[in-house]
Amino acid sequence: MFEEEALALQSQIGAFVRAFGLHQPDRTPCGEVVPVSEAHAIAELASHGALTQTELMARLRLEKSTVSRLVGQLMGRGWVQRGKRPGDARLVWLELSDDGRAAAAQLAAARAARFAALLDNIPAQQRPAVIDALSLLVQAATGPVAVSAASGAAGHE
Amino acid sequence: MFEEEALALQSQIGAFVRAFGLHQPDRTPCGEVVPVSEAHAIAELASHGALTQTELMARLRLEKSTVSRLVGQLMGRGWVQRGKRPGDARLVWLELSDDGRAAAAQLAAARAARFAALLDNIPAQQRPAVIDALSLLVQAATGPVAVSAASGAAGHE
DNA sequence: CCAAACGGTTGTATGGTTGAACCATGTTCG
DNA sequence: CGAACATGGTTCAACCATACAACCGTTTGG
Repeated sequence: MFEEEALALQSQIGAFVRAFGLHQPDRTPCGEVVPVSEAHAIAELASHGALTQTELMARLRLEKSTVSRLVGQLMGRGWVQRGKRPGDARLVWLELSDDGRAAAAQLAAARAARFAALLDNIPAQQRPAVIDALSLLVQAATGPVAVSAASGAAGHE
Repeated sequence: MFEEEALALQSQIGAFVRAFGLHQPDRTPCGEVVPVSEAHAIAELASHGALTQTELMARLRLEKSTVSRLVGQLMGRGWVQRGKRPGDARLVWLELSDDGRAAAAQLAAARAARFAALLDNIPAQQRPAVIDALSLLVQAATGPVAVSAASGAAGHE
């Protein structure tokens, strides 16, 4: 019934992903020296505050081993500190350092600039509609669909 | 002026990418055995017909070395044939095999199913608006912004 | 008290992307 | 015409991203 719409949507998103340069994991077009995953991670830590590694894992939708390594890299940059919480000795408590916070802010600014440039190419009248649409899409993806997809429903990327 | 909108948009897209599972290059949630890049490539070949490797490179926004290896993998699967065109002996002419066409069709169906599930989570009235918004976004990304970003304007992923 | 569950770490394998060096083929121009 | 240059591809080395499995220390529950 909605097959045509679905087809259109998938090709749109595919096109957007490629056009926007959502490949090249290491390369940062704006000259920022931060790999994509690390950027996601510190953005999450900056916006939410200190987190357990498992919580970060859930937020980034990654495996714990991946997160462990990722955090190691961030520590190497001096952006995050691994600590212990009194309650449970197993937990690793992640906290951004001042440098980490600064880096997160800088990245947020760079991203905002790029998205602002993107918005410049969209008629002003349409912008709120685009943002609303994105919101809907995110809600749809984070809702039941994400769960069923995670357990192996359909779709390949 | 649009900073708030830009901020909202960037976080929306980031959230969508993660929620939708646009990581894991190899893993295919629907059980399809096709890595993401290869899926993009055969989708492009299927939708556009035979292409030169350079043309495919432009469409996928990848480096020629990446495309070369990618095509090699597709050949290994027997999905694409490398040929020569009479005009210029340097060009590699790419054509999907029957198997490749079948694989592309199967992937398209799987993607359509997943996107249909996504659309199910969006009120029917909103769906056309969402698709239109995506269209605008893609146009904005494929236009001047993409160029300026590629030459180092802003944005980090 | 011991077994099962939980949170993390490390090892191994796969996949993706780039940039540089290189080769073969075309093109331009003195 | 032939030398310089441009173009399309390939190969190689380096790096990043992710998952799964095996393992260790801690906590919890019977």
